[in-house]
Amino acid sequence: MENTLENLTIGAFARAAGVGIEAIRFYQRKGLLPEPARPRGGIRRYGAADVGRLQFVKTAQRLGFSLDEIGELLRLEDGTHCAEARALAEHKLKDVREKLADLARMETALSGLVRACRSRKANVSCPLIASLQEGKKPRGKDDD
Amino acid sequence: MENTLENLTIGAFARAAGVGIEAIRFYQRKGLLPEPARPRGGIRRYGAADVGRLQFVKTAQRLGFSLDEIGELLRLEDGTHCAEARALAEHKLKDVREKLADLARMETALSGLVRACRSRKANVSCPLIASLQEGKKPRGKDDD
DNA sequence: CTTGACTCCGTACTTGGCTACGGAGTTAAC
DNA sequence: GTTAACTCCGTAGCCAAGTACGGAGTCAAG
Ligand SMILES: [Zn+2]
Ligand SMILES: [Zn+2]
Ligand SMILES: [Zn+2]
Ligand SMILES: [Zn+2]
Repeated sequence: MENTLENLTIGAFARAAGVGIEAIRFYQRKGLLPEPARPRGGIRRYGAADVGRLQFVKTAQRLGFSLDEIGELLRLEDGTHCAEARALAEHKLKDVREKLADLARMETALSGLVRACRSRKANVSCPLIASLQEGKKPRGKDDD
Repeated sequence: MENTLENLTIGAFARAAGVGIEAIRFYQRKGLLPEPARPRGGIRRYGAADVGRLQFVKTAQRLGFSLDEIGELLRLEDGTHCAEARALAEHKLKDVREKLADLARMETALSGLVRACRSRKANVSCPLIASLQEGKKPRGKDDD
């Protein structure tokens, strides 16, 4: 049987989407992808609609949504729930900005340590290690 | 027996450092904290040196180092291995900057989607959902 | 000398997102 | 009509950084 875009086996489907077969089965168990009916005892086939849905999942994942959150997004797939979708995205955006701020603080602290270490002149002890020993606290917690 | 700063039980030690008792035992198993000898069959005691070492661990953790990496840092604790310590920190700094760039891309994409969604005028369908359905790809991989 | 808080220790469980395994059954090609 | 590749399915394992549990031992106070 040929593998047209409307008649994919799970392997071809996985390759088409750039994920592993096991990942697809995992998404099915999670309810993110439908489990297509199996014609006469045998093997499931996938079509362009499935590819689209999987792309939805992967794109949302790249934006930082968890699989559970993607499940929520998928329930809004008909596009008639603008407010709910936006609320999810705004919440996620807030999370992303918090992580961004945390990482920016780490970047500042780390680059400071590296600079200090690099410019150590006659110092006996590595200033990087020394400052870890002093145990100073960067700020920032997730209140989520 | 009183709990002075040189005679802490594990519970007082944990509270002093703001971590859980189980976390301390976990760090001991990982080799990040020494397991103090137990006087006459009984209970371990911790002192200021242990508090310092635990602060080292926690500070490094806030900077993004994993527990394994912190183990490496601790082996350089005498401060005489500047180059090694700096290499670790520079590598971590690179990781942090990569994550930062990833998150910045997510921030851009997400805030764009939210803005589009918010400014939807007579559109039938939510542009946020619609653009997930189209499945566009943000860039960025960890080559580490 | 009993009570109650604390400690010790090994083991198992958690979360998230998969990946691996193994023994079926099915399909396609030759 | 055999063979090779593929699929199905449940279950188990992986990673990090802990958390939870439970029975036994220890300690200090009353
Ligand atoms: Zn959140
Ligand atoms: Zn140094
Ligand atoms: Zn790295
Ligand atoms: Zn919308």
